[in-house]
Amino acid sequence: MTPQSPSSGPVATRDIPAATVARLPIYHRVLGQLLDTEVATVSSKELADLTGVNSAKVRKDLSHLGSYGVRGVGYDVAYLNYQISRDLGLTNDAAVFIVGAGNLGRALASYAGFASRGFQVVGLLDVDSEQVGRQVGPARISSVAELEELAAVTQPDIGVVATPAEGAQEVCDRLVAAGITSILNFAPTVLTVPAHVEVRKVDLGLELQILAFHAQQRRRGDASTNGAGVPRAIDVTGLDLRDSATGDSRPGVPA
Amino acid sequence: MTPQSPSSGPVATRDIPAATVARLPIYHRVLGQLLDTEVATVSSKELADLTGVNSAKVRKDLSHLGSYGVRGVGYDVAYLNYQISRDLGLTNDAAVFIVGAGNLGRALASYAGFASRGFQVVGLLDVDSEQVGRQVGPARISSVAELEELAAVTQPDIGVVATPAEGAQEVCDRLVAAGITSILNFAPTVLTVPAHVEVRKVDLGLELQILAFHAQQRRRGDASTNGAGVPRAIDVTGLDLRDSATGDSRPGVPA
DNA sequence: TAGATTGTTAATCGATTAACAATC
DNA sequence: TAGATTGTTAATCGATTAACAATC
Repeated sequence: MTPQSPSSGPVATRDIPAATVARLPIYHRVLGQLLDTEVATVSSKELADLTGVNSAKVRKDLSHLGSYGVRGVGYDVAYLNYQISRDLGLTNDAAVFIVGAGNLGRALASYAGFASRGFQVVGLLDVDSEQVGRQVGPARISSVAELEELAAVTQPDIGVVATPAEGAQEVCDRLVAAGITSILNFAPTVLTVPAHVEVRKVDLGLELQILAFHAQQRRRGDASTNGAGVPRAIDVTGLDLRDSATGDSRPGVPA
Repeated sequence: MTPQSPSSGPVATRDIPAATVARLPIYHRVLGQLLDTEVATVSSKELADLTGVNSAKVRKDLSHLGSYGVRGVGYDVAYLNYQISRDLGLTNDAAVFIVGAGNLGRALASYAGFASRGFQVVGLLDVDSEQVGRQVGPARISSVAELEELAAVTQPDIGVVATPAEGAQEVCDRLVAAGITSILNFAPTVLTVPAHVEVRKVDLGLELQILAFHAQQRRRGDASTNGAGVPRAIDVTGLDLRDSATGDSRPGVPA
Protein backbone atom coordinates (compact mmCIF):
# COMPACT_ATOMS: atom_id res chain seq x y z
CA MET A 1 0.00 0.00 0.00
CA THR A 2 2.93 2.35 -0.23
CA PRO A 3 2.51 4.41 -3.36
CA GLN A 4 4.64 2.36 -5.67
CA SER A 5 3.49 1.03 -8.96
CA PRO A 6 1.91 -2.38 -8.36
CA SER A 7 3.98 -5.20 -9.77
CA SER A 8 1.59 -7.83 -8.49
CA GLY A 9 0.74 -11.11 -10.20
CA PRO A 10 -2.54 -12.35 -11.62
CA VAL A 11 -4.82 -10.79 -9.02
CA ALA A 12 -8.31 -11.37 -10.33
CA THR A 13 -9.81 -8.16 -8.99
CA ARG A 14 -11.53 -6.93 -12.11
CA ASP A 15 -15.15 -6.15 -11.45
CA ILE A 16 -15.63 -7.62 -8.03
CA PRO A 17 -19.15 -6.47 -7.01
CA ALA A 18 -19.22 -3.77 -4.37
CA ALA A 19 -21.33 -5.92 -2.04
CA THR A 20 -18.72 -8.65 -2.26
CA VAL A 21 -15.86 -6.27 -1.53
CA ALA A 22 -17.70 -5.16 1.59
CA ARG A 23 -17.87 -8.76 2.80
CA LEU A 24 -14.30 -9.83 2.06
CA PRO A 25 -12.99 -8.31 5.31
CA ILE A 26 -15.56 -10.36 7.21
CA TYR A 27 -14.35 -13.61 5.67
CA HIS A 28 -10.81 -12.45 6.25
CA ARG A 29 -11.33 -11.96 9.95
CA VAL A 30 -12.99 -15.34 10.43
CA LEU A 31 -10.31 -17.10 8.37
CA GLY A 32 -7.68 -15.49 10.59
CA GLN A 33 -9.39 -16.93 13.65
CA LEU A 34 -9.57 -20.36 12.01
CA LEU A 35 -5.88 -20.14 11.21
CA ASP A 36 -5.15 -19.49 14.88
CA THR A 37 -7.07 -22.61 15.85
CA GLU A 38 -5.21 -24.56 13.18
CA VAL A 39 -8.23 -25.52 11.14
CA ALA A 40 -6.91 -26.60 7.74
CA THR A 41 -9.98 -26.46 5.51
CA VAL A 42 -13.38 -24.86 5.69
CA SER A 43 -16.54 -25.34 3.64
CA SER A 44 -18.78 -22.59 2.37
CA LYS A 45 -21.42 -23.89 4.76
CA GLU A 46 -19.07 -23.52 7.73
CA LEU A 47 -17.97 -20.06 6.64
CA ALA A 48 -21.63 -19.19 6.27
CA ASP A 49 -22.38 -20.29 9.83
CA LEU A 50 -19.40 -18.38 11.19
CA THR A 51 -20.21 -15.15 9.39
CA GLY A 52 -23.99 -15.25 9.14
CA VAL A 53 -23.78 -14.91 5.36
CA ASN A 54 -25.83 -17.27 3.19
CA SER A 55 -23.62 -20.14 1.97
CA ALA A 56 -24.50 -19.60 -1.69
CA LYS A 57 -23.46 -15.99 -1.25
CA VAL A 58 -20.18 -17.10 0.30
CA ARG A 59 -19.43 -19.30 -2.71
CA LYS A 60 -20.43 -16.63 -5.17
CA ASP A 61 -18.31 -14.05 -3.37
CA LEU A 62 -15.27 -16.30 -3.30
CA SER A 63 -15.73 -17.30 -6.91
CA HIS A 64 -15.15 -13.67 -7.87
CA LEU A 65 -11.61 -14.00 -6.58
CA GLY A 66 -10.92 -17.16 -8.57
CA SER A 67 -11.34 -20.90 -8.14
CA TYR A 68 -9.68 -21.35 -4.78
CA GLY A 69 -11.92 -24.14 -3.46
CA VAL A 70 -11.85 -27.88 -4.02
CA ARG A 71 -15.12 -29.62 -4.81
CA GLY A 72 -16.07 -32.17 -2.23
CA VAL A 73 -13.50 -30.78 0.20
CA GLY A 74 -13.85 -27.04 0.76
CA TYR A 75 -11.36 -24.19 0.94
CA ASP A 76 -7.83 -24.31 2.30
CA VAL A 77 -7.95 -21.80 5.14
CA ALA A 78 -4.40 -20.47 4.82
CA TYR A 79 -4.51 -20.22 1.04
CA LEU A 80 -7.90 -18.52 0.95
CA ASN A 81 -6.86 -16.16 3.72
CA TYR A 82 -3.80 -15.17 1.71
CA GLN A 83 -5.77 -14.67 -1.49
CA ILE A 84 -8.28 -12.41 0.23
CA SER A 85 -5.46 -10.44 1.85
CA ARG A 86 -3.92 -9.98 -1.55
CA ASP A 87 -7.14 -8.90 -3.21
CA LEU A 88 -7.85 -6.50 -0.37
CA GLY A 89 -4.37 -5.05 -0.80
CA LEU A 90 -3.27 -5.99 2.71
CA THR A 91 -0.06 -7.75 1.76
CA ASN A 92 1.73 -4.42 1.76
CA ASP A 93 1.13 -2.31 4.85
CA ALA A 94 -1.06 0.72 4.37
CA ALA A 95 0.13 3.86 6.13
CA VAL A 96 -2.62 5.61 8.08
CA PHE A 97 -2.56 9.23 9.14
CA ILE A 98 -4.96 10.22 11.91
CA VAL A 99 -5.91 13.86 12.42
CA GLY A 100 -7.53 14.58 15.76
CA ALA A 101 -6.25 12.97 18.96
CA GLY A 102 -9.34 13.31 21.10
CA ASN A 103 -10.93 10.21 22.58
CA LEU A 104 -11.87 8.93 19.15
CA GLY A 105 -8.50 9.60 17.52
CA ARG A 106 -6.74 7.93 20.42
CA ALA A 107 -9.14 5.00 20.27
CA LEU A 108 -8.32 4.56 16.60
CA ALA A 109 -4.57 4.93 17.10
CA SER A 110 -4.52 2.22 19.73
CA TYR A 111 -7.04 -0.03 17.98
CA ALA A 112 -5.52 -3.49 17.80
CA GLY A 113 -7.57 -4.40 14.74
CA PHE A 114 -5.50 -2.01 12.61
CA ALA A 115 -2.04 -3.51 12.98
CA SER A 116 -3.35 -7.05 12.65
CA ARG A 117 -4.93 -6.16 9.35
CA GLY A 118 -1.96 -4.50 7.73
CA PHE A 119 -2.49 -0.90 8.75
CA GLN A 120 0.26 1.15 10.29
CA VAL A 121 -0.43 4.46 12.04
CA VAL A 122 2.28 6.80 10.76
CA GLY A 123 0.84 10.00 12.16
CA LEU A 124 -1.48 11.18 14.94
CA LEU A 125 -2.06 14.93 14.96
CA ASP A 126 -3.87 17.33 17.23
CA VAL A 127 -4.37 21.08 17.51
CA ASP A 128 -4.04 21.02 21.29
CA SER A 129 -0.39 21.80 22.02
CA GLU A 130 -0.73 20.15 25.43
CA GLN A 131 -1.37 16.84 23.72
CA VAL A 132 1.65 17.09 21.45
CA GLY A 133 4.38 14.65 22.36
CA ARG A 134 2.13 12.21 24.20
CA GLN A 135 2.41 8.56 23.28
CA VAL A 136 -0.82 6.78 22.24
CA GLY A 137 -0.37 3.11 21.50
CA PRO A 138 2.26 2.91 18.77
CA ALA A 139 2.01 6.60 17.84
CA ARG A 140 3.20 9.88 19.30
CA ILE A 141 0.98 12.93 18.97
CA SER A 142 2.30 15.67 16.67
CA SER A 143 1.04 19.18 16.05
CA VAL A 144 -1.49 19.59 13.28
CA ALA A 145 0.70 22.46 12.07
CA GLU A 146 3.18 19.87 10.85
CA LEU A 147 0.59 18.03 8.75
CA GLU A 148 2.13 18.81 5.37
CA GLU A 149 5.68 18.19 6.55
CA LEU A 150 4.79 14.86 8.19
CA ALA A 151 2.74 13.72 5.22
CA ALA A 152 5.66 14.43 2.90
CA VAL A 153 7.91 12.27 5.05
CA THR A 154 5.57 9.39 5.89
CA GLN A 155 3.67 9.21 2.59
CA PRO A 156 0.36 8.08 4.10
CA ASP A 157 -2.09 6.08 1.97
CA ILE A 158 -5.16 6.85 4.03
CA GLY A 159 -6.14 9.92 6.02
CA VAL A 160 -8.53 9.64 8.96
CA VAL A 161 -10.48 12.72 10.02
CA ALA A 162 -11.31 12.40 13.73
CA THR A 163 -11.80 16.09 14.47
CA PRO A 164 -14.96 17.95 15.50
CA ALA A 165 -17.24 18.92 12.61
CA GLU A 166 -15.88 22.48 12.53
CA GLY A 167 -12.30 21.76 11.59
CA ALA A 168 -13.05 18.75 9.41
CA GLN A 169 -13.27 20.36 5.97
CA GLU A 170 -10.05 22.32 6.44
CA VAL A 171 -8.21 19.22 7.58
CA CYS A 172 -9.66 17.32 4.64
CA ASP A 173 -8.49 19.99 2.20
CA ARG A 174 -5.00 19.87 3.63
CA LEU A 175 -4.91 16.08 3.44
CA VAL A 176 -6.01 16.23 -0.19
CA ALA A 177 -3.43 18.93 -0.95
CA ALA A 178 -0.83 16.66 0.63
CA GLY A 179 -1.69 14.04 -1.96
CA ILE A 180 -3.91 11.69 0.05
CA THR A 181 -6.67 10.14 -2.07
CA SER A 182 -8.42 7.93 0.50
CA ILE A 183 -10.12 9.53 3.48
CA LEU A 184 -12.10 8.01 6.32
CA ASN A 185 -14.32 10.63 7.90
CA PHE A 186 -15.62 10.37 11.48
CA ALA A 187 -16.66 14.01 11.75
CA PRO A 188 -20.42 14.60 11.45
CA THR A 189 -20.13 16.62 8.24
CA VAL A 190 -20.22 15.94 4.56
CA LEU A 191 -16.74 16.53 3.20
CA THR A 192 -16.27 18.10 -0.20
CA VAL A 193 -13.46 16.56 -2.20
CA PRO A 194 -12.19 16.50 -5.79
CA ALA A 195 -13.36 13.64 -7.99
CA HIS A 196 -10.19 11.59 -7.66
CA VAL A 197 -10.47 11.40 -3.87
CA GLU A 198 -12.60 8.77 -2.14
CA VAL A 199 -14.23 9.58 1.17
CA ARG A 200 -15.91 7.00 3.35
CA LYS A 201 -17.94 8.20 6.26
CA VAL A 202 -18.52 6.59 9.62
CA ASP A 203 -21.29 8.20 11.61
CA LEU A 204 -21.62 6.71 15.06
CA GLY A 205 -24.88 8.49 15.78
CA LEU A 206 -26.38 7.12 12.60
CA GLU A 207 -25.91 3.55 13.69
CA LEU A 208 -27.74 4.33 16.90
CA GLN A 209 -30.54 5.99 14.98
CA ILE A 210 -31.05 2.97 12.78
CA LEU A 211 -31.13 0.73 15.84
CA ALA A 212 -33.62 3.07 17.48
CA PHE A 213 -35.81 2.94 14.41
CA HIS A 214 -35.89 -0.82 14.36
CA ALA A 215 -36.54 -0.95 18.09
CA GLN A 216 -39.53 1.30 17.55
CA GLN A 217 -40.74 -0.93 14.72
CA ARG A 218 -40.53 -3.96 16.97
CA ARG A 219 -42.49 -2.21 19.70
CA ARG A 220 -45.13 -1.22 17.17
CA GLY A 221 -45.31 -4.77 15.92
CA ASP A 222 -45.74 -6.00 19.49
CA ALA A 223 -48.23 -3.56 20.82
CA SER A 224 -50.08 -1.70 18.09
CA THR A 225 -53.41 -2.28 16.40
CA ASN A 226 -52.17 -4.87 13.94
CA GLY A 227 -51.37 -6.92 16.98
CA ALA A 228 -49.20 -9.39 15.14
CA GLY A 229 -46.98 -9.76 18.19
CA VAL A 230 -44.18 -11.33 16.19
CA PRO A 231 -40.87 -9.53 16.72
CA ARG A 232 -39.72 -9.49 13.14
CA ALA A 233 -36.04 -9.57 12.40
CA ILE A 234 -35.66 -6.66 10.04
CA ASP A 235 -32.80 -6.84 7.59
CA VAL A 236 -30.95 -3.68 6.72
CA THR A 237 -29.16 -3.90 3.44
CA GLY A 238 -28.19 -1.37 0.85
CA LEU A 239 -26.61 1.17 3.13
CA ASP A 240 -24.34 3.31 0.99
CA LEU A 241 -21.38 4.24 3.11
CA ARG A 242 -19.45 6.13 0.54
CA ASP A 243 -19.16 9.86 0.00
CA SER A 244 -19.52 10.00 -3.74
CA ALA A 245 -17.08 12.00 -5.76
CA THR A 246 -18.83 12.10 -9.08
CA GLY A 247 -18.03 15.66 -10.00
CA ASP A 248 -15.28 18.02 -9.02
CA SER A 249 -15.85 19.48 -5.56
CA ARG A 250 -19.28 18.03 -5.02
CA PRO A 251 -20.41 16.82 -1.64
CA GLY A 252 -20.85 13.13 -1.17
CA VAL A 253 -23.01 10.48 0.40
CA PRO A 254 -22.46 10.22 4.10
CA ALA A 255 -23.51 7.13 5.94
CA MET B 1 -37.85 5.56 23.28
CA THR B 2 -38.52 4.55 26.86
CA PRO B 3 -40.28 1.23 26.85
CA GLN B 4 -43.82 2.46 27.06
CA SER B 5 -46.51 1.46 24.66
CA PRO B 6 -46.46 3.93 21.75
CA SER B 7 -49.49 6.15 21.60
CA SER B 8 -48.27 7.96 18.51
CA GLY B 9 -50.44 9.30 15.71
CA PRO B 10 -50.54 8.29 12.08
CA VAL B 11 -46.84 7.59 11.68
CA ALA B 12 -46.58 6.12 8.20
CA THR B 13 -43.73 3.77 8.99
CA ARG B 14 -45.12 0.60 7.51
CA ASP B 15 -42.72 -0.98 5.10
CA ILE B 16 -40.17 1.76 4.68
CA PRO B 17 -37.41 0.12 2.60
CA ALA B 18 -34.26 -0.64 4.52
CA ALA B 19 -32.15 1.48 2.18
CA THR B 20 -34.42 4.44 2.88
CA VAL B 21 -34.23 3.97 6.65
CA ALA B 22 -30.46 4.05 6.39
CA ARG B 23 -30.62 7.43 4.65
CA LEU B 24 -33.18 9.14 6.89
CA PRO B 25 -30.54 10.09 9.48
CA ILE B 26 -28.54 11.77 6.71
CA TYR B 27 -31.48 13.93 5.69
CA HIS B 28 -32.18 14.56 9.35
CA ARG B 29 -28.70 15.90 10.01
CA VAL B 30 -28.75 18.20 6.98
CA LEU B 31 -32.23 19.46 7.83
CA GLY B 32 -31.00 20.26 11.32
CA GLN B 33 -28.23 22.37 9.87
CA LEU B 34 -30.68 24.14 7.56
CA LEU B 35 -32.90 24.85 10.56
CA ASP B 36 -29.94 26.49 12.30
CA THR B 37 -29.37 28.75 9.32
CA GLU B 38 -33.10 29.57 9.24
CA VAL B 39 -33.77 28.19 5.79
CA ALA B 40 -37.54 27.77 5.55
CA THR B 41 -37.98 25.43 2.60
CA VAL B 42 -35.78 23.07 0.69
CA SER B 43 -36.27 21.30 -2.64
CA SER B 44 -35.37 17.69 -3.35
CA LYS B 45 -32.69 19.01 -5.66
CA GLU B 46 -31.13 21.07 -2.89
CA LEU B 47 -31.32 18.20 -0.43
CA ALA B 48 -29.72 16.05 -3.08
CA ASP B 49 -26.82 18.46 -3.47
CA LEU B 50 -26.36 18.72 0.28
CA THR B 51 -26.35 14.98 0.89
CA GLY B 52 -24.93 13.61 -2.35
CA VAL B 53 -28.03 11.47 -2.83
CA ASN B 54 -29.74 11.47 -6.23
CA SER B 55 -32.72 13.84 -6.17
CA ALA B 56 -35.17 11.25 -7.44
CA LYS B 57 -34.03 9.03 -4.61
CA VAL B 58 -34.58 11.86 -2.13
CA ARG B 59 -38.16 12.29 -3.32
CA LYS B 60 -38.81 8.58 -3.32
CA ASP B 61 -37.37 8.23 0.17
CA LEU B 62 -39.44 11.10 1.54
CA SER B 63 -42.58 9.86 -0.17
CA HIS B 64 -42.36 6.73 1.97
CA LEU B 65 -42.99 8.91 5.01
CA GLY B 66 -46.03 10.60 3.52
CA SER B 67 -46.77 13.58 1.31
CA TYR B 68 -44.87 16.23 3.18
CA GLY B 69 -43.78 18.30 0.19
CA VAL B 70 -45.56 20.99 -1.80
CA ARG B 71 -45.38 20.81 -5.59
CA GLY B 72 -43.68 23.78 -7.11
CA VAL B 73 -42.32 24.82 -3.72
CA GLY B 74 -40.42 22.07 -1.96
CA TYR B 75 -40.37 20.82 1.61
CA ASP B 76 -40.85 22.86 4.77
CA VAL B 77 -37.58 22.32 6.62
CA ALA B 78 -38.96 22.37 10.16
CA TYR B 79 -41.94 20.17 9.35
CA LEU B 80 -39.93 17.61 7.40
CA ASN B 81 -37.30 17.55 10.11
CA TYR B 82 -39.95 16.84 12.70
CA GLN B 83 -41.55 14.10 10.64
CA ILE B 84 -38.24 12.34 10.11
CA SER B 85 -37.48 12.62 13.82
CA ARG B 86 -40.80 11.05 14.55
CA ASP B 87 -40.37 8.22 12.09
CA LEU B 88 -36.88 7.56 13.40
CA GLY B 89 -38.25 7.44 16.91
CA LEU B 90 -36.18 10.37 18.12
CA THR B 91 -38.98 12.39 19.64
CA ASN B 92 -38.61 10.46 22.86
CA ASP B 93 -35.07 10.17 24.14
CA ALA B 94 -33.45 6.79 23.81
CA ALA B 95 -31.42 5.67 26.81
CA VAL B 96 -28.01 4.31 25.89
CA PHE B 97 -25.89 2.05 28.03
CA ILE B 98 -22.19 1.86 27.17
CA VAL B 99 -20.09 -1.05 28.38
CA GLY B 100 -16.34 -0.46 28.14
CA ALA B 101 -14.82 2.89 29.08
CA GLY B 102 -11.58 2.64 27.15
CA ASN B 103 -10.74 5.26 24.55
CA LEU B 104 -13.63 4.16 22.37
CA GLY B 105 -16.21 3.98 25.14
CA ARG B 106 -15.17 7.42 26.38
CA ALA B 107 -15.26 8.79 22.84
CA LEU B 108 -18.81 7.53 22.50
CA ALA B 109 -19.90 8.82 25.90
CA SER B 110 -18.70 12.32 25.10
CA TYR B 111 -19.82 12.27 21.47
CA ALA B 112 -21.85 15.41 20.86
CA GLY B 113 -23.80 13.81 18.03
CA PHE B 114 -25.61 11.60 20.52
CA ALA B 115 -27.35 14.18 22.67
CA SER B 116 -28.30 16.30 19.68
CA ARG B 117 -30.03 13.35 18.13
CA GLY B 118 -32.05 12.29 21.10
CA PHE B 119 -29.77 9.80 22.76
CA GLN B 120 -28.97 9.96 26.42
CA VAL B 121 -26.08 8.05 27.95
CA VAL B 122 -27.50 6.51 31.13
CA GLY B 123 -24.60 4.23 31.89
CA LEU B 124 -20.87 3.91 31.20
CA LEU B 125 -19.29 0.78 32.67
CA ASP B 126 -15.78 -0.56 32.92
CA VAL B 127 -14.01 -3.52 34.52
CA ASP B 128 -11.05 -1.41 35.55
CA SER B 129 -11.76 -0.36 39.14
CA GLU B 130 -9.36 2.58 38.74
CA GLN B 131 -11.67 4.04 36.13
CA VAL B 132 -14.78 3.75 38.28
CA GLY B 133 -16.06 7.09 39.46
CA ARG B 134 -14.40 9.15 36.73
CA GLN B 135 -16.54 11.61 34.87
CA VAL B 136 -16.64 11.35 31.06
CA GLY B 137 -18.72 13.98 29.37
CA PRO B 138 -22.21 13.66 30.85
CA ALA B 139 -21.58 10.21 32.37
CA ARG B 140 -19.74 8.81 35.35
CA ILE B 141 -17.99 5.48 35.02
CA SER B 142 -19.51 2.63 37.04
CA SER B 143 -18.25 -0.86 37.68
CA VAL B 144 -19.31 -3.51 35.21
CA ALA B 145 -20.26 -5.61 38.24
CA GLU B 146 -23.25 -3.33 38.66
CA LEU B 147 -24.51 -3.90 35.12
CA GLU B 148 -27.72 -5.72 36.08
CA GLU B 149 -28.51 -3.36 38.91
CA LEU B 150 -27.94 -0.21 36.82
CA ALA B 151 -29.89 -1.59 33.89
CA ALA B 152 -32.84 -2.30 36.17
CA VAL B 153 -32.81 1.30 37.37
CA THR B 154 -32.11 3.16 34.12
CA GLN B 155 -34.06 0.91 31.73
CA PRO B 156 -31.75 1.41 28.74
CA ASP B 157 -33.13 1.02 25.22
CA ILE B 158 -29.82 0.37 23.53
CA GLY B 159 -26.67 -1.35 24.75
CA VAL B 160 -23.30 -0.46 23.28
CA VAL B 161 -20.48 -3.01 23.50
CA ALA B 162 -17.16 -1.16 23.46
CA THR B 163 -15.05 -3.81 25.13
CA PRO B 164 -12.17 -5.84 23.69
CA ALA B 165 -13.20 -8.89 21.68
CA GLU B 166 -12.61 -11.23 24.63
CA GLY B 167 -15.22 -9.88 26.99
CA ALA B 168 -17.75 -8.94 24.35
CA GLN B 169 -19.94 -12.04 24.26
CA GLU B 170 -20.27 -12.19 28.03
CA VAL B 171 -21.22 -8.53 28.20
CA CYS B 172 -23.69 -9.07 25.38
CA ASP B 173 -25.28 -12.02 27.20
CA ARG B 174 -25.67 -9.94 30.32
CA LEU B 175 -27.20 -7.05 28.40
CA VAL B 176 -29.66 -9.44 26.78
CA ALA B 177 -30.48 -11.01 30.14
CA ALA B 178 -31.11 -7.50 31.46
CA GLY B 179 -33.80 -7.09 28.80
CA ILE B 180 -31.98 -5.02 26.19
CA THR B 181 -33.05 -5.88 22.66
CA SER B 182 -30.92 -3.45 20.60
CA ILE B 183 -27.16 -3.77 20.70
CA LEU B 184 -24.47 -1.82 18.89
CA ASN B 185 -21.28 -3.84 18.77
CA PHE B 186 -17.84 -2.25 18.35
CA ALA B 187 -15.89 -5.32 19.42
CA PRO B 188 -14.30 -7.23 16.56
CA THR B 189 -16.35 -10.38 17.14
CA VAL B 190 -19.61 -11.78 15.89
CA LEU B 191 -22.05 -11.71 18.78
CA THR B 192 -24.51 -14.53 19.23
CA VAL B 193 -27.95 -13.38 20.34
CA PRO B 194 -31.50 -14.72 20.57
CA ALA B 195 -33.80 -14.04 17.64
CA HIS B 196 -35.63 -11.14 19.27
CA VAL B 197 -32.43 -9.13 19.76
CA GLU B 198 -30.98 -6.94 17.01
CA VAL B 199 -27.26 -6.43 16.80
CA ARG B 200 -25.60 -3.88 14.55
CA LYS B 201 -21.88 -4.07 14.15
CA VAL B 202 -19.41 -1.26 13.57
CA ASP B 203 -15.99 -2.48 12.53
CA LEU B 204 -13.52 0.34 12.24
CA GLY B 205 -10.86 -1.82 10.63
CA LEU B 206 -13.32 -2.92 7.97
CA GLU B 207 -13.88 0.62 6.75
CA LEU B 208 -10.14 1.04 6.35
CA GLN B 209 -9.91 -2.23 4.46
CA ILE B 210 -12.56 -1.18 1.99
CA LEU B 211 -10.78 2.13 1.44
CA ALA B 212 -7.50 0.28 0.94
CA PHE B 213 -9.12 -1.99 -1.61
CA HIS B 214 -10.46 0.91 -3.63
CA ALA B 215 -7.14 2.72 -3.42
CA GLN B 216 -5.50 -0.37 -4.85
CA GLN B 217 -8.08 -0.52 -7.62
CA ARG B 218 -7.39 3.10 -8.52
CA ARG B 219 -3.66 2.47 -8.67
CA ARG B 220 -4.27 -0.54 -10.92
CA GLY B 221 -6.48 1.53 -13.18
CA ASP B 222 -3.82 4.22 -13.35
CA ALA B 223 -0.74 2.15 -13.87
CA SER B 224 -1.53 -1.35 -15.02
CA THR B 225 -1.55 -2.96 -18.45
CA ASN B 226 -5.02 -1.82 -19.42
CA GLY B 227 -3.62 1.69 -19.17
CA ALA B 228 -7.02 3.35 -19.01
CA GLY B 229 -5.65 6.01 -16.68
CA VAL B 230 -9.09 7.12 -15.59
CA PRO B 231 -9.48 7.18 -11.80
CA ARG B 232 -12.89 5.60 -11.58
CA ALA B 233 -15.21 6.57 -8.75
CA ILE B 234 -16.27 3.20 -7.42
CA ASP B 235 -19.59 3.07 -5.67
CA VAL B 236 -20.02 0.82 -2.70
CA THR B 237 -23.58 -0.11 -2.02
CA GLY B 238 -25.24 -3.05 -0.42
CA LEU B 239 -23.14 -3.26 2.70
CA ASP B 240 -25.10 -5.25 5.23
CA LEU B 241 -24.32 -3.80 8.62
CA ARG B 242 -26.62 -5.94 10.61
CA ASP B 243 -25.91 -9.03 12.67
CA SER B 244 -28.81 -11.20 11.63
CA ALA B 245 -30.90 -12.87 14.24
CA THR B 246 -32.84 -15.27 12.11
CA GLY B 247 -32.71 -18.23 14.43
CA ASP B 248 -32.25 -18.61 18.12
CA SER B 249 -28.61 -18.22 19.13
CA ARG B 250 -27.20 -18.09 15.64
CA PRO B 251 -24.31 -15.81 14.78
CA GLY B 252 -25.03 -12.84 12.59
CA VAL B 253 -23.67 -10.73 9.81
CA PRO B 254 -20.97 -8.42 10.98
CA ALA B 255 -20.09 -5.38 8.93
C1' DT C 1 -51.15 31.60 -16.56
C1' DA C 2 -46.14 30.16 -16.51
C1' DG C 3 -42.67 28.15 -13.86
C1' DA C 4 -41.26 25.04 -10.57
C1' DT C 5 -41.18 20.96 -8.13
C1' DT C 6 -43.44 17.04 -6.14
C1' DG C 7 -45.00 12.19 -6.17
C1' DT C 8 -45.15 8.16 -8.97
C1' DT C 9 -44.44 5.20 -12.80
C1' DA C 10 -41.70 2.09 -15.24
C1' DA C 11 -37.36 0.66 -16.92
C1' DT C 12 -32.90 -0.75 -15.45
C1' DC C 13 -29.54 -2.41 -12.67
C1' DG C 14 -27.38 -5.12 -9.16
C1' DA C 15 -27.69 -8.36 -5.29
C1' DT C 16 -29.54 -12.51 -3.33
C1' DT C 17 -30.53 -17.24 -3.27
C1' DA C 18 -32.16 -21.94 -4.51
C1' DA C 19 -30.88 -25.46 -7.32
C1' DC C 20 -27.84 -28.48 -9.63
C1' DA C 21 -24.28 -30.06 -12.81
C1' DA C 22 -19.41 -30.55 -12.38
C1' DT C 23 -15.93 -32.81 -10.03
C1' DC C 24 -12.91 -33.80 -6.17
C1' DT D 1 -17.73 -45.79 -6.56
C1' DA D 2 -20.48 -42.91 -3.12
C1' DG D 3 -20.53 -38.74 -0.67
C1' DA D 4 -19.52 -34.10 -0.37
C1' DT D 5 -18.99 -29.60 -1.84
C1' DT D 6 -17.76 -26.30 -5.25
C1' DG D 7 -18.79 -23.03 -9.03
C1' DT D 8 -22.45 -21.39 -11.86
C1' DT D 9 -26.95 -20.83 -13.67
C1' DA D 10 -31.28 -18.70 -13.55
C1' DA D 11 -35.08 -16.95 -11.08
C1' DT D 12 -36.34 -13.53 -7.77
C1' DC D 13 -36.12 -9.62 -5.21
C1' DG D 14 -35.10 -4.94 -4.03
C1' DA D 15 -32.89 -0.51 -5.06
C1' DT D 16 -31.87 3.09 -8.30
C1' DT D 17 -33.03 6.50 -11.54
C1' DA D 18 -34.95 8.99 -15.59
C1' DA D 19 -39.04 10.73 -17.02
C1' DC D 20 -43.33 12.95 -16.57
C1' DA D 21 -48.07 13.83 -15.19
C1' DA D 22 -50.07 16.14 -11.33
C1' DT D 23 -50.41 20.34 -9.10
C1' DC D 24 -48.92 24.18 -6.25
